[in-house]
Amino acid sequence: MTVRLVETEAYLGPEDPAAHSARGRTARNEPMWGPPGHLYVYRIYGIHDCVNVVCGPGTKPEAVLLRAGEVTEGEELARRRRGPKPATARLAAGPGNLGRALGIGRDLSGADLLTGPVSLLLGTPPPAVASRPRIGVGYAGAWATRPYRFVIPNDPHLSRR
DNA sequence: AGGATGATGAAG
DNA sequence: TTCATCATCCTA
Repeated sequence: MTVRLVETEAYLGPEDPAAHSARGRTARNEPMWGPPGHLYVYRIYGIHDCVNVVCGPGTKPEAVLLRAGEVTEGEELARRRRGPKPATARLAAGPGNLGRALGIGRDLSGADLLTGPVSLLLGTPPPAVASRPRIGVGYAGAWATRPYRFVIPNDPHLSRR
């Protein structure tokens, strides 16, 4: 199953109050302190599993949250996991939905993107990328309005319509 | 506008 | 051991 990403958010590390790594190193966020190119998956609101890619440089605990995408392959499988209700374009619209559609749960937190069951592919660059404030981080003070959310403008697969 | 639903981290 | 807090989604 493949998703083409259309929306991501950057979480910059301990100095970023919205990043999980800002509250110190714990068993949950342990993968953030590891090498780049690994998954960090956590559960939010008791329901949704959110998928992050751990980034560099080095072992600085930064990560990128995968927020939305278009299912480009394996729609049958995605729909089996998401159920019959959502419109096709909404199968992976939103972090919880994307994790669910891809079948990525916390069991894959820490998995290596090079050798594990999940891979990150590089495609042709999008025609345009815009940046906006991140979603759901209003508590983060001045950092809440920084434009660390990256979207392909007007893409129908974004997390909100 | 609000409820679902449970792990996490900090406090007692 | 309890408690507040969530990087959300859906129905209404």
